[in-house]
Amino acid sequence: MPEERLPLSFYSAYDTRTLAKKLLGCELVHESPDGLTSGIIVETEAYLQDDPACHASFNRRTMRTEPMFGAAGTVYVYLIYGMYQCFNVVSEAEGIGEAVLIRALQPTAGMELMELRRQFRPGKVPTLSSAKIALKELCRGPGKLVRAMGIERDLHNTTLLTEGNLYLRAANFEPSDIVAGPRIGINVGRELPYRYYIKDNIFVSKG
DNA sequence: ACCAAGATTCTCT
DNA sequence: GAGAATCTTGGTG
Repeated sequence: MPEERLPLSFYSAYDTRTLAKKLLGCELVHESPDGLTSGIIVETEAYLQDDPACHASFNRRTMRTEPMFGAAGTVYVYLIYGMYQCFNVVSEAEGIGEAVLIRALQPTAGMELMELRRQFRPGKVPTLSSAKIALKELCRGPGKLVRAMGIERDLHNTTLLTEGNLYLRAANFEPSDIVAGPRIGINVGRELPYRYYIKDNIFVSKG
């Protein structure tokens, strides 16, 4: 399949919450030196500028959040709990600090490489019980998919739009049933229904 | 300078 | 289901 990288017009066509839904069904591709991995996005969360759970809310510009104010299609990667990282797609025009968190993928290529990356992370000794990771567990959660896809912090503040080796492909199907509900793992702003996922898809992290 | 909390995951019990 | 691992960020003194 040829590279059909989604252009800026896709990312800038929608507000953040609509984009979070439109990203469902799209394929995230990473062509790394170790090999190609890809997966269909099945779960996302929107983070808005008037949303207390958003790192960049209330126009708070810091070193970390600066990329969120960049152009749509910018990559925002951050460290969470000191040991995992989360991958976000920046949305909206420059100057507006909003983004979409990618929470789960349905793997489509490079599953062997995904499993290797998950098993042999730094500081972790593989045990017999962890020797095998089920297909549906490879990218089931924001920290897991970042590891499986080989997304590192050097991709922070890069773009999905041009010559990078990380990009999105358009969905080749229309997700039939999209569910909206409260976001996972947050306290402030938990009542906002900004989490979206494909109903009954077994690769979704919860629910 | 110190401290608490956080968009998580893994390992037991 | 509870607890740990681990470090950046932001608030307070």
